[in-house]
Amino acid sequence: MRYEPEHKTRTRDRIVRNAARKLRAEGLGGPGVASVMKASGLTVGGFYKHFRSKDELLAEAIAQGFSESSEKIRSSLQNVPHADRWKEIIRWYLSAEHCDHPEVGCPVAALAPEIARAKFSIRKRIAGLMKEWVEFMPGPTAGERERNFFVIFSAMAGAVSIARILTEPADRQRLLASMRDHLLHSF
Amino acid sequence: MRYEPEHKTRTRDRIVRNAARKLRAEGLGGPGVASVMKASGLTVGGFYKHFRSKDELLAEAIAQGFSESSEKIRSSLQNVPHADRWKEIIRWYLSAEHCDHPEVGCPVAALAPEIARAKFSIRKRIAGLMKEWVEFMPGPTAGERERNFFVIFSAMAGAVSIARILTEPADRQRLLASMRDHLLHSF
DNA sequence: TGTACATCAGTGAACGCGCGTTCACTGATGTAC
DNA sequence: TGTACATCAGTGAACGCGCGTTCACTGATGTAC
Repeated sequence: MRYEPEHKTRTRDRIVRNAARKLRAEGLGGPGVASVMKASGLTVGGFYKHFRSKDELLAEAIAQGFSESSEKIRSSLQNVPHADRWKEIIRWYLSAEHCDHPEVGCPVAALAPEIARAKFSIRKRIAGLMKEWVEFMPGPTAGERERNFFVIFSAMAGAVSIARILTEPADRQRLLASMRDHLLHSF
Repeated sequence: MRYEPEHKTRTRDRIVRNAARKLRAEGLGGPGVASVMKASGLTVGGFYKHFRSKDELLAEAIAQGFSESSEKIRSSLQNVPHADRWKEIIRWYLSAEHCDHPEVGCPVAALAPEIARAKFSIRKRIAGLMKEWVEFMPGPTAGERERNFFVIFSAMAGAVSIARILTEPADRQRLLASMRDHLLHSF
């Protein structure tokens, strides 16, 4: 069979998106090549027509997870005045919805310690992607916004990571609500 | 060779402590049975004289990590008045020392998302161990202390997890310092 | 006191399985002549 | 217009390796008689 010119690109993209989902659900060591290919409607052998190694897929899939959740937030920010955007970000990040669906949520909340153990190039890339959010943070100066970004982003990611450990849904809700209240009243 | 009565207990304990260290350094899927046994001065085969499975070791090693870092904090709290203890905890948790040495630090900062994906019994156990820290938190009522615990503990764990991703030591320091200042001035 | 046997933490080779990677092959379409 | 060949995404079996687990064995000491 011969395919349209963009066929291969689309297939590759589909593999990366499926990997990004599985990664956030199962962790960096979770999904095998075969399982990602199967989820993409393909068989193992074809994998190396698209990627040089599993590592290459991993790096792209982590970044893909970032793009996806960035996109998701950005679209919900359309009608919110610039000065209030940080509040909307907090409400989305600390929602039960986000907490309950790691596979489509923020990769930092789902993978932070595993990314910290990854190789330098991946850490560097992710560190860069995170910083995109500085501009939405509250504060009059760039330095202030960076400090608030560090505080708000860390606090939110920690809250969601830990909420996901808790076995009692009520505890989970209380944790998320506590952090939401705290952050919304702190800046 | 015949050993003293406590020999086996001590050996088992040594294995668990080595596993606890390796786990925090390499992640839940990191260390193999052979590597933990080697670090303990033993060979693979003997492992099953002490544990029914690798899973059993994992569960104990995570809990062990908790005991160790609890012990470490508690000892540094000896001469601090009860009302100021939460501040001392924050200073320890957000220190460069803690950030730079995951292998002997808080298991939540090193493993949160992986624990969240672990089986129910482990999550339950860890959730229980975390709550031991509620009593040290600021606040006049139990409800208040629990809310502050959620906020402070999540914020600290998130900060350390994310700081460990950052490749620039200066960024790392600024993140930790920002969170330290924020928390110390918030309660 | 001496001999035969039991005990048990630890050894290290072997087994089985899953996983990343390789490879010869397929089959539909495009191209050369 | 027809035939031979090239292309290339995808297939699925096979390979090699690491890892969890099993197992027969070791060797020092305790116990029975």
